[in-house]
Amino acid sequence: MKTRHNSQFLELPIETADGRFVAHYSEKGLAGLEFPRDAKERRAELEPCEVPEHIRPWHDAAKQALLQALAGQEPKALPRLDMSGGTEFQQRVWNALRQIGPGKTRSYAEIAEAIGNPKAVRAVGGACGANPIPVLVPCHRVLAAHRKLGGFSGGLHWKRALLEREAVKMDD
DNA sequence: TAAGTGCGTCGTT
DNA sequence: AACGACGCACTTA
Repeated sequence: MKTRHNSQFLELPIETADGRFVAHYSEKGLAGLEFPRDAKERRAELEPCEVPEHIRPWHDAAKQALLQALAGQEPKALPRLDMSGGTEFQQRVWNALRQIGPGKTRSYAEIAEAIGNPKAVRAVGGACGANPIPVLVPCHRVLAAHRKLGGFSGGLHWKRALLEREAVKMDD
C-alpha cells in the first residue's frame, strides 16, 4: 500500500468485507470517502505508513463507523467531519441528511422543505450527488417520491444494498 | 397500471 | 446557457 496525498488530503484505505474504501483527511477531519474500486480501475495500491498523530483517532473512528454502517447499524461515533468543501447550499443539505436516522428515509422534496428551499427539489438531488462522505453521511436514505429508489452517484447497487441492510423497504 | 413526454424550478458549472 | 440522484400533470397503450 502506498500513501498518497495531494496538497490538501491524506488518503488512507479502510478494508471491509465489501472491499477497500479510501478515506481522505484534511487538517480538519474526514473530508471524503470513496467506494471500493474494482480491480480493473484500481489505482496504485496504498502502502502502510505512519498515520500522523492527529489523524489516527479520526481514522480509527472512521474505520469503526464504516464497518458498523455497512452492517446496517448506526455508528456509535463518527470521526470529526470536514464538510467545508461544499457550497453553503450543499452544506445545508448534507446537514439535513445527517438528521435522518438509520432505517428511515426522506424524499428529495422533504429535504428541500427541511432546509427551507421547498422548490429546490432538483438541486437537492445535485447536492446529494456531491456528498463527499457517502455511507457515513447517509445520502442513500433519500428516495424519490412514492418511495421510489431514485439515483445514486456511487452506483445504484450500493444504494439498494445499504437500504436493505437497514431493513428499509422501497418501491422499485 | 405502466411507461413515456413536457415543463416548472433552482443550484452548479 | 445547459444540465441534473426531482415532482407533477397528462397522454398512451
